[in-house]
Amino acid sequence: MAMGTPIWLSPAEMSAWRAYIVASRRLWEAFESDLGDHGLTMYDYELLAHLSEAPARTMRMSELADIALLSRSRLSHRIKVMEKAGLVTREECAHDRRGLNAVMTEKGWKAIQKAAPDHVNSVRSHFIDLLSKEELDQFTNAFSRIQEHLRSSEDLCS
Amino acid sequence: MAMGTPIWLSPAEMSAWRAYIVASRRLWEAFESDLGDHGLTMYDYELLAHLSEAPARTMRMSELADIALLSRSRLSHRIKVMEKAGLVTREECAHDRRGLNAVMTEKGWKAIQKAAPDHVNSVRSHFIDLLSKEELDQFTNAFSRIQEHLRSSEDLCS
DNA sequence: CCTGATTAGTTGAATTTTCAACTAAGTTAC
DNA sequence: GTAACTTAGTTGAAAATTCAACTAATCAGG
Repeated sequence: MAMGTPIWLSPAEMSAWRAYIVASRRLWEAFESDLGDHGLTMYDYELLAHLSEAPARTMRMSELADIALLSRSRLSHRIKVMEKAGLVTREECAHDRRGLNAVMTEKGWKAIQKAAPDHVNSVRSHFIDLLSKEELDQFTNAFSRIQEHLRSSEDLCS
Repeated sequence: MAMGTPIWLSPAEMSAWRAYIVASRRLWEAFESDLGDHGLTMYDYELLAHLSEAPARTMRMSELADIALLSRSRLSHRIKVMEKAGLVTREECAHDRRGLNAVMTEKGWKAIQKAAPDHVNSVRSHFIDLLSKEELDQFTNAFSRIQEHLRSSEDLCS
C-alpha cells in the first residue's frame, strides 16, 4: 500500500462518510413515506416519471430498466404489478419482435400528475431547500464526478 | 402557495437532485458489490461494525436496531440468519428480562476484521478520494443539517 | 441460409423485507 | 395489588427482490 493513503479514515473523512450514509438512508425513507400517501414507491414514481417524459409515454422495457437503474428481472416483476394496478400496459414492439414497450395508461398519468406536486414538495423540503445555491452546485459537481467514476470503473470489468 | 417557491424544480435544482439520487443509488450498489466478496451486505457490515465498537461487543437488540436504522422486525430476522452463520449470538439481558443482547462471536469479529480494509478501500475509492477537503467538510455540514431536519420533522409526528 | 453468439424479456424458486399481530415483561396510577 | 399502558422483541404471512435458468428473436460470419 502506498503511504499517504492510510487504511482507516481520518476523523474528517469519517464524519463526511457517516453523515452521508445516514442522511441518504433517512432521506430515502422520508421520500418513500411521503410518496406512500399516494400509494407509490420511489421506484414506481421514477418509472412513471420516465415514461411520462418519453414520446407517446412509451418506452422499451430494457431502456426503462437502464434509465431507472433496475435489473430487467426486477422491472419485469414490478411492471407486472403496476400493470395489474392499471398504471401501465405492455405492448409488442413494432420493429423488434423480442421487445416490449411499457406504455403509461391514462390512469398512470393521472396518478403521477396527482403525486408530483407533493413529491416535489417533499424533495424541496427535505433536500433542496436545506441547501444553499453554492451547495447545490457543489452537489451537482461532486455527485456527477462520482457517477463518472462509477461508470468508468464498471467499464473495467467488462 | 407562497410565491418564490415554485412547484417545480429549477434546472440547477433538478441537476443537483438527479445527480444526488442517481449517484447515491450507484454508490450503494458499488459498496454492496464490493462487500459481496466477503459474503456480507452493507447492513451486515454495519451491524458488525456497531457491535465491534460496543463494550464487550454486545448491544441490546433495540439499541442496535435504532443505531443501524433498521426496524425491530427486520433486525430480528437478520440477526437470526447472522446467528445461523455464526457471526453473532443472542443472550438474555441481565436487568431487563424482556431484553436480548446481540453479541458478536469470535467468528463475527474475524469476519469484519477481514472485510474492513477492503470496505474502507471501497469507501475511499468510490467516495472519499473523489472529494476535495472542502467538499468533505461541506458534505459533513450539509448532510448533518439534513439529518437534523429529518429528526425534527419526525418529532412533529409523535 | 445456417450456426453460434448476443439481446430482450420472463419466470420460478430462494431469500429478504414489510406489516400487523402477538407474547411477555416492565411501568404507572389508583 | 391490579388494571391499563408502554416497551422489547419475535413471529408468520404477504409482498418485494435476487438469482439463475429459460424462451424466443436478432445479429454476425462464413
